[in-house]
Amino acid sequence: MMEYSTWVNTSLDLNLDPSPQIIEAPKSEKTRDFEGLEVIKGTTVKEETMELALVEELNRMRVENKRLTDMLAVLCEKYNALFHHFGDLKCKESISNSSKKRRIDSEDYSINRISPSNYMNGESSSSDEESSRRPMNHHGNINTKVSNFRVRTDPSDTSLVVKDGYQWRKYGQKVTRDNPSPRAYFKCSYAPSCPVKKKVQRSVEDPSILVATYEGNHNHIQPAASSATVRPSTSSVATLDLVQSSGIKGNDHANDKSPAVLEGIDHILVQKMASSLTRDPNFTTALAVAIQGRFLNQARMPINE
DNA sequence: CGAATTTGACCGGCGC
DNA sequence: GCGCCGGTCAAATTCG
Repeated sequence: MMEYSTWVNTSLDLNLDPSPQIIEAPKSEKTRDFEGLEVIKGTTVKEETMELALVEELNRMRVENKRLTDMLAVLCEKYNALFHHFGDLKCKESISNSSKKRRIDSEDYSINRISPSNYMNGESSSSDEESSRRPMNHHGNINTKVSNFRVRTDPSDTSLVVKDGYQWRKYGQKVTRDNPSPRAYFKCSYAPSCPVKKKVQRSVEDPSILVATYEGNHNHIQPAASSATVRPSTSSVATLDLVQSSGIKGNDHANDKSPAVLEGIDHILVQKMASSLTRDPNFTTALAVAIQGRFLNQARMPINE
């Protein structure tokens, strides 16, 4: 996977500091001066000079803005191309590897979406291959989206709680055949209006990793983060570690930073950072000060549109 | 006392 | 048809 930084210079120089530039007043200005008005004339020339400098600065920023917009468009284009290419490769791989497995197994992590983002935002971003793996729900529909993500926790912790911003009600626990650690079954606490379910089980290969499998899309907004976990006093907090997919059943994708994986990482990062930052009063204060500073700066600049 | 969790029983799909 | 297995239900239990 190509590093973004190798083909896009992300060091933005927006030149937002409107430090005054020293520009010599045009000589012709003096020819229009009236005698005996030196102070007033001086002020007028200074204002016009300032205005010219600001217009020039504005034009420069417009050009810079356009350049960055174009760069972003190219970036998105290349990202989409890679994403589709990855989807095609996965599709071909799944066809060639199609086994005689009797039914879709939700623990087949060959498409290891490590992010719950796709069900969190309710948007479908799945590939055709992923949808082909989608198990039928109890109504026989295949609209249920399945996605996985992994978190690193203390191996001695048996609570099987994964903090993801939603409230869950545990309705069952089973020991499965292929894994000595039990699998916990959760329903969204908004059920039955919200059909989302999740299964949480420790990885066979790495007991420090919890694997959460989500089915369905939430049809409601994410509850407040402070109440994200039922019974916080008895549950341990799973720390999001952005563990790379290592392939539970022999597929080694440890270094496979596919677009889908990157997308998942982005979503997790953004959501985690946003929620933690917005809850931090220091951040709120700092943000307010920064915005205030920008407003004050802009108030000193003439509006030139 | 209400809400959440636990856990054994039950159900349905699938392979033999 | 039988047994295995994963998933779900619901009564009992636990917790705040």
